[in-house]
Amino acid sequence: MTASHLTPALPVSDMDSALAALRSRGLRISAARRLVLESLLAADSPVTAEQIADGLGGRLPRSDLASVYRNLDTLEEIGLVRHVHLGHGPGRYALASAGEREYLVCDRCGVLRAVEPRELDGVRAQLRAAFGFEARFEHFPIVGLCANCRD
Amino acid sequence: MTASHLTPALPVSDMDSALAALRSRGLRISAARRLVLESLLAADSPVTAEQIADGLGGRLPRSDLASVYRNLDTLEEIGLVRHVHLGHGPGRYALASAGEREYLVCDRCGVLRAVEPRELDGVRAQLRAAFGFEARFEHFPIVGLCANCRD
DNA sequence: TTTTTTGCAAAACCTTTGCAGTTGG
DNA sequence: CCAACTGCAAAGGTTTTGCAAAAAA
Repeated sequence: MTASHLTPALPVSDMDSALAALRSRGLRISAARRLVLESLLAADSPVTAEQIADGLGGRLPRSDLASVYRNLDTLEEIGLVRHVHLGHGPGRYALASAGEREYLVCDRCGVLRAVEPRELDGVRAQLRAAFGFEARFEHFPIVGLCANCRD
Repeated sequence: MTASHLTPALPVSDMDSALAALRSRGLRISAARRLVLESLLAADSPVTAEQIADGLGGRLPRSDLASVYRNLDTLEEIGLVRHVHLGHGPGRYALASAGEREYLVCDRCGVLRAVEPRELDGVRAQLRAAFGFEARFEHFPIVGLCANCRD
C-alpha cells in the first residue's frame, strides 16, 4: 500500500486545515488519525512511525503501530504527508511543506539538512545536462559527509 | 556486521586474483566462498544476495542465504566487493571495480546507471560549495527519472 | 445503519546471529 | 589438529495484511 504514486503536495500547517482536507475527500476523523496529525504538527523534523506510535516519547498518547502506518499512508496519498529514507533504518515522515523539501543526510553523524528545491537546481541542471537524468532528493536524499564530519 | 567501515577497494576481475587476495589475509577458500565470487564474476550488474544463493537462476549451484550474506560481508571488508541500495528492496552486490563506481537509479523503471566518480565531480563541487557537504553516490545512489521515463 | 477505521496478531521481507557440525590449511 | 567456515533455524528490525470488533457519519 506504499504511496509511491505521489499525489501533489497539499501543505497544511494547522490541525483545522488538515481535518478539512480529510473531510473534503470523505475520509473520517478518528482519534488515531488525529493523533498522527498532532504528532506531525508537533515534530520539528521528520519522525518515524514508531515515534508517533510511542506518542513522541510520552508527550502524546500512544497508538497502534499498524494503524500509524496505515494513516501515514492515507495522509501521504492525499498529499498531506511525505516521507524520506535516511540510509538504513526506518522511514521518516513529515507534513508536506509548501514547496516540498529535499534532503542531505550525513552518513557518519546522521544529521539531516532540509533545503528548498531551488537550492539544488544547479545540481539538477548538471545531472540533466550530463546524463539526461532528472534527479529528485525529496524521497531519497543526497548521502555523504556533512561539514563537521568531513574533517 | 555490516561492513560500513569501507576498506580501500581491491579491484579484481578474475577468480585467481580474488583467491590470492583471500589467501593473503589468511582467509579460507571454501566452496561457498568460491561460489559467491563466481556469481559476482558472472554478473554484469549488481546482484542481490538471494540471486547469488539461488545460483543466479540455475546457472550455478544454490547455496545458503545466511552464508552468502556472511561471505559478501567478508569480501566487502577486504575491499573485493561493494554494495548499493537501490531505493526499496534488497541491497545489490558487485565486485569492486577499479576507481569505484557511483550510481544513478530511475525511480520509475529501476534502470541503474554506473558512472565514473569524476563524472560527478562537478555535482560534488557544487554541493561542497553550497553546503560544505561532501556527497558520495556509491552506496546510496542518485534517485530520479532517467531520460526515458522523464517523457 | 452503513462504511470506514481500529487494534491485535500474524506474516512478509531483508538481514543478522547462535550454534553444533564440517572442513580447509 | 584447530581455527575458520558452513548450514540450519531462529530472531531482529521495518512494514504490510487479515480480520473481527468498534466507531464515524
